[in-house]
Amino acid sequence: MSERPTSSPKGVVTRFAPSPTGYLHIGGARTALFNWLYARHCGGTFLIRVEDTDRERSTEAAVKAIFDGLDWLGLKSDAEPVFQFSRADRHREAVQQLLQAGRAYRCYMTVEELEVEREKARAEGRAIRSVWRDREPVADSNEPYVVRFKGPLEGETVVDDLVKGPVRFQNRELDDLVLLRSDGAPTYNLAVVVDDHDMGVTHVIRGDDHLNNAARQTLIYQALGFEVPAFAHIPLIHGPDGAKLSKRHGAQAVGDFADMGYLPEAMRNYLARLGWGHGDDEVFSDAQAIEWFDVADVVRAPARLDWDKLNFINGQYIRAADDARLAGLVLGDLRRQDRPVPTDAEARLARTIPLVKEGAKTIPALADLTDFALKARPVPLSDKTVGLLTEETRARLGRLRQRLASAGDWSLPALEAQLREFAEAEGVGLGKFGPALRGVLSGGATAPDLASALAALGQDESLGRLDDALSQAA
RNA sequence: GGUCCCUUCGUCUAUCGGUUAGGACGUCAGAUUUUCAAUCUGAAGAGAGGGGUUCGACUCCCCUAGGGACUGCCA
Repeated sequence: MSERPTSSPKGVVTRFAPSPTGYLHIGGARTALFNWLYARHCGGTFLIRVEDTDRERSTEAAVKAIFDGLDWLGLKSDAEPVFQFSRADRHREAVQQLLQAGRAYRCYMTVEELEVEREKARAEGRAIRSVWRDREPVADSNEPYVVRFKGPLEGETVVDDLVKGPVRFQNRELDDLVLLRSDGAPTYNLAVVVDDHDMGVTHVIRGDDHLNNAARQTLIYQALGFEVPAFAHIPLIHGPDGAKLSKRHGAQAVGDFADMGYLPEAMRNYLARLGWGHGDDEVFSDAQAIEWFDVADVVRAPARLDWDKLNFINGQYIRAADDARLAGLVLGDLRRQDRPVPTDAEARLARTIPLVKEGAKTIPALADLTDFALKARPVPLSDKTVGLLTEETRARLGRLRQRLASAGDWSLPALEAQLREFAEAEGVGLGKFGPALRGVLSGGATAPDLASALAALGQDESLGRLDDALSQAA
């Protein structure tokens, strides 16, 4: 019997709450994934809320980028996404409630006064306090003010975090958060609390950077008479060098990973393993991840992005992927790179991909492996190949061409047999004509083993390429 | 400065007081070989440091060091 308390309660509601100020960052994607996995694991609900209360920085483009990223990753919300800004009236209503209960106050400090107090508080190593906290509000002043939360000065607040364990904060260290800006707009710290409550969120799974906020938010929940949800603060993802992930690490937006040829299911698997593990399991299905995942098992320390491992995982998923789907992805990649695409590319890819996909870790790499098969005749020969085409070898390839021309069975095993028998008949090893044949068939591009290359090209194309090469002046 | 978090092979992780500290990626060596891969076999490689608690600590506690987050009328 397990000692560990199970944390898979029924009726779980999680949410991913990005602020639309940029693309969907890989760390955010993992946060979304963990929320999604946990909801699925518990048979609960996964929601999305766009935190767009900052009108200055929120953009339509970012909203789209985030939804595109989530769609690509396959993380669908179980309900219509909520846009936080649209709920501003409800947020203001909550502030009124707090004001009436004496749990919030109007602060008339100017930006300059605040700056002075901030300096002073920092120098004294204490939390910032507004002089208006205990003053009577100015009755009919036209001076601008913000509404601040009136937090307790004594006692402690414990955030019982599912990942970090109980984290204690002295209330006197917690400053009085601004709830309403001077223009009447609600702030994030107020809006999250109200929205998470109204949306019935039971588990707040978010980045580490919010752990400090969790204490202040807990106080707001209590002041509003709301039940405090369970918190799980997961560590951030760092770059390979341990520093915060940034542009110089190659990629940080999920769209970048899509463009670089990673498969969404591979990305889910890799991201799940970053900061979470289930014994020795490395490559697993979504169903298994859902069955095994528990936020309580998330690792406490930040993880670094490891391209080698991502590539390995992606390679595993590429070999498991449907060939037609891969063909489509390769085609898309070739077009994106403006590489020539023959009209019958689909047919060629269909023959080639199953023979070469085990060697590819990304879609562009797969495109490189299929490149030889997409070349147009006459395929230009490399200097190296021309050098290999001695009188003797040309004659030998001519005899091979004869043999292949009469082959009725162009299947891989048949071709393997043909090559073997031909070498025997010639009384030489493959090394005597293999490299030249390879050069003729591939035009210098990387290609799989010779039998596979022939199979991928098909009989007509193979014979054609041989003819092209043999008819060239020596 | 203050508050809070973190610390097992290069990297991701397993271990929930008793293990030769396991696995994966990567690395190295060998095998295979008609190119590049892939594949197979093997090897090297870790508990930040110091104190406790305990018969026994990677595991619990404390200190130090090193990372990180927050300290906004951003989220």
